[in-house]
Amino acid sequence: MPFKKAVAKKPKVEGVVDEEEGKKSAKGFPELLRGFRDILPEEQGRWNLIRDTVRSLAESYGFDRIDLPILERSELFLRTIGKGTDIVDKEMYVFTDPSNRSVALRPEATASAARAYIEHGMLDRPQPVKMWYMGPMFRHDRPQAGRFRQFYQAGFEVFGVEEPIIDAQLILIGKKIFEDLGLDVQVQINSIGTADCRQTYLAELVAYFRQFRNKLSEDDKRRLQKNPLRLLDSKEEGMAELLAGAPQILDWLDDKSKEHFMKVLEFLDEVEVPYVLNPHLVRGLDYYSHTVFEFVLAGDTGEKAQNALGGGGRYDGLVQLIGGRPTPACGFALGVERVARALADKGVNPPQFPVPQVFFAQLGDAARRSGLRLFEQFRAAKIPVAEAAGKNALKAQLEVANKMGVQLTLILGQKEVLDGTIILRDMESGAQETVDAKKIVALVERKLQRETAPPHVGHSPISE
RNA sequence: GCGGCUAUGGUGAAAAGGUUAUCACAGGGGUUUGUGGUACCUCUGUUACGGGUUCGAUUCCCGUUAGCCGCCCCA
Repeated sequence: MPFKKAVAKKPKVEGVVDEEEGKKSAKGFPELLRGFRDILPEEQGRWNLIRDTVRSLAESYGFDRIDLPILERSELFLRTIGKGTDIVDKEMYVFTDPSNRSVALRPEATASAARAYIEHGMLDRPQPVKMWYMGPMFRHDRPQAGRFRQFYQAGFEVFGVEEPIIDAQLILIGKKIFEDLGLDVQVQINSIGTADCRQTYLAELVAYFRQFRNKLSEDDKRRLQKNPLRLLDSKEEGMAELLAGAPQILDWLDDKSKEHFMKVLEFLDEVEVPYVLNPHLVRGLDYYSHTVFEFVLAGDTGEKAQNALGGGGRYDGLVQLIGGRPTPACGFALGVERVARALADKGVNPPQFPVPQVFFAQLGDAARRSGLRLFEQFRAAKIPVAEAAGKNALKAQLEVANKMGVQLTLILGQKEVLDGTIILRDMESGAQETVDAKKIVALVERKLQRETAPPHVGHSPISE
């Protein structure tokens, strides 16, 4: 009974309710879990756009797709993300599986990518190894707009290159993705150096804030104890002044780190990616070193929550941390829901697939049968055709056609099947003509082109 | 995890401590047999869930759940 242990560990209310009411929620049926959501058909157009954009850029920059498991040993994340972090300490879905192993739903994928890199001996492949992924992540955080317990990330990781050019190229790719999506993002960048110089800096920072201890809020006092780096992006009252006088991490970087960072910035200048130096930018995962960056949605509400659409950085120590040979690496990830929301706010709402301009209406079984064949012909010609299977009355079918806003409707009845003809109706004018069924595909093709072609008369790649 | 706001049909809204809870839109079915964009009829809610106050609550109170906002944190 391995499950008993897990249940006993978490005597949460949900568990009790589940047992008593047979997994029913307040509504009387097993509804969505909090913080989880369905990505509905009407959102899929935007998601497709994001998926396609990410994929196409990944491919053009030579990244290979990798799919990583959703469940990993808890150990992987404890070691990499860090025990002191919120992600690990309070947001991870950890449980004991039926084989009595401690497993976790992945809160992010970089650790898995590094694990895969080691496990499949990718260090013996030509370096760098460049991979991208897209999939769900899980964090038991408090849900809010743009923040979910299951959310999707699209990520890019590069292993095996120390050169700062990779940092810059990754930032460039991220920037391009947003550009292609028509989103205006600001690149914020900082360097947190190596673990060593960070240590020295942290001591300095703590010493500085200790003098003002009585001025700090409870939250900030806690940060001072637990995670002093976080003081840098504290939004507490009065912190702005204190921060202005605080030591800056850039001044404490060793020469090598400094040089690395300068080069990243130079490369960014070279490819004309504007950036904002944000000395207060720190990231919540332990494994970062040197360059850290975020893509922040530009626009009116600069301080609005959840406006970071993506982020990443260098993690030279990660591979070694989980037991591989020391391997430099760098990467970033995008929050797909946040990107989708930004697109929605802009009114970007593409259809999930090309909207059919042709509707097929049939009357009777014979028509239905030959309609099946006709449908295939149109599919082969790559002309999407809509229909209303299940509606019998022509009137009802035309109603549907009208609602869909198609240009043309094909009407096939008993009589037409016998004659080998079909009626072609122009929905705008209502004009109808009876034509040879054999020529219908070509005819429709021509009619549709006349409606949509004019803009590009020049050299079409299809014209040959 | 902490604090605050909210919760009415698929969607957006309206209403009042008291008989059948309005309206618009969307959707399903129909107005008899082969023609749409304008009509008509009809259906779709135990007013989130549970409890309390009351003669009576959907309206007041409490709890739960969920969403949103702020914090924590992050994508």
